[in-house]
Amino acid sequence: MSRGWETIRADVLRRIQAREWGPGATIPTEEALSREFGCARATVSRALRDLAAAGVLERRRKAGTRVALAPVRRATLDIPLIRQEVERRGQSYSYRLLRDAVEVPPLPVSLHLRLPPQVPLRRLICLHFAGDQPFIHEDRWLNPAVIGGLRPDFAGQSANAWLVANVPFASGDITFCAEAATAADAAALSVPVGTPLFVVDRTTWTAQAAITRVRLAYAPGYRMHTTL
Amino acid sequence: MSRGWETIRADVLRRIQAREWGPGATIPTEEALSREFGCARATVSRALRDLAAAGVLERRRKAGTRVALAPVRRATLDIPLIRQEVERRGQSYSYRLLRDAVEVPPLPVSLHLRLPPQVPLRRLICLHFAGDQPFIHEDRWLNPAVIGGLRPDFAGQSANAWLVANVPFASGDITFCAEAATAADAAALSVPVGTPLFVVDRTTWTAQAAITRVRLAYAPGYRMHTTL
DNA sequence: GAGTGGTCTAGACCACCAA
DNA sequence: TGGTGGTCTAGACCACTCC
Repeated sequence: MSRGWETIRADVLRRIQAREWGPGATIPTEEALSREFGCARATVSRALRDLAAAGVLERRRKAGTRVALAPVRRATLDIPLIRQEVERRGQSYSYRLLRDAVEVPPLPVSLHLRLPPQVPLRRLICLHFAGDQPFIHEDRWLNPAVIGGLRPDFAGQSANAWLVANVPFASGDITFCAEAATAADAAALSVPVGTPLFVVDRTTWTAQAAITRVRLAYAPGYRMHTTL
Repeated sequence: MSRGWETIRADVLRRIQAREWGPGATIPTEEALSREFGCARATVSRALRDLAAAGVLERRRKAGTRVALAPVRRATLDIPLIRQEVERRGQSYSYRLLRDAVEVPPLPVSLHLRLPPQVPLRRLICLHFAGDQPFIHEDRWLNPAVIGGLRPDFAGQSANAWLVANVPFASGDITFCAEAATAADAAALSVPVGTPLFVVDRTTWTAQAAITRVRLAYAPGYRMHTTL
């Protein structure tokens, strides 16, 4: 009846869903539950910690454990390398570098990277293919400081592949949105200007410095999927 | 020097990023690490479990713990109720039901819900407002079986709000994509037909039966954001 | 078969914070 | 300031799976 912390998690969740413990209600302490379930407190703690991580419970010392008022669903997104994403679909991956230059980025890019304006960055524009079809149009701003004296071959591998293998990042953010294809998107992806595209904007930093900001425009039909 | 499992996690991560343990390499066993760190094995286990959940490590009994070859980034998405999402922006939320009917859904909808074709479902179309601006155009197929004998007031509250409070779900999936505004989207959101819209498709099931499938078309400019 | 991670126990101390 | 969750320990048994 009490084999494993997952059983306890399931039972607590069942009581919450059965309104035995309503939204906002304080549930029994770990010690009380451990007595009820006939197990060690650590086992109850493990179960409740997991439910708290899932957003079902809110825990505070002294205040106790409460059923979350706002049931926020939490989904986890896997963000693989583009090569892996393509190959997982059974298609062959290839890559073409369209542009490699040093430019002063637009002000919003500098600000978001937390860099002073007018500081020139390396700009890499490239195209990822799934089979012979263009898959993603990538427009990247890269802080030359993170490359240092190295001379990565961005014609042979994507900047992202080189970065994950060589520059550990500490933090980052992502936004997802729908945008109309720009002229550059349209030319690269062979679609009419204005076509709705799924766009990902990703920015990453090391503990000290900005690394890169990249905009990925996916070819029409792309769907990002996950489970709840 | 060794206060807490988070310190151990940080140190292991540092060694991985420093290539002390390269991609694919097997790292020492929990027991060896616990001796090295001068702590209990459970403490090491906690740290390594966390890194495995983050996708940095891959763990298998007997085989040991390896540094992940494919560094998949894992991001967590919070999926709040629409009302909360609007109010968090400091805008007032309101809601209008546009259509409430019983119809036979298109075949793909039946299939995805794992229901037999031709089974009629309740169709609810509504509009969510942020302030006085249309925010989301919602098109929902709802399995009448989950409502049972209840008579929820879908004119006064959204179907999602009622479902979250009354029908615990067991599993679900979500897809995100960019779509051109349909005629219905365009009329509801006051945008031209063909405007790129961020679209979320969500389907949920109880342990036994399909609950609902919903398509949410966000007004232009919406950006879904998270941190890494 | 044997080595590894997964889990549980019984107890302990500590950090936090509402009362 | 006392109660609660957060963590750690030392040991144990088990489940899985590679060899």
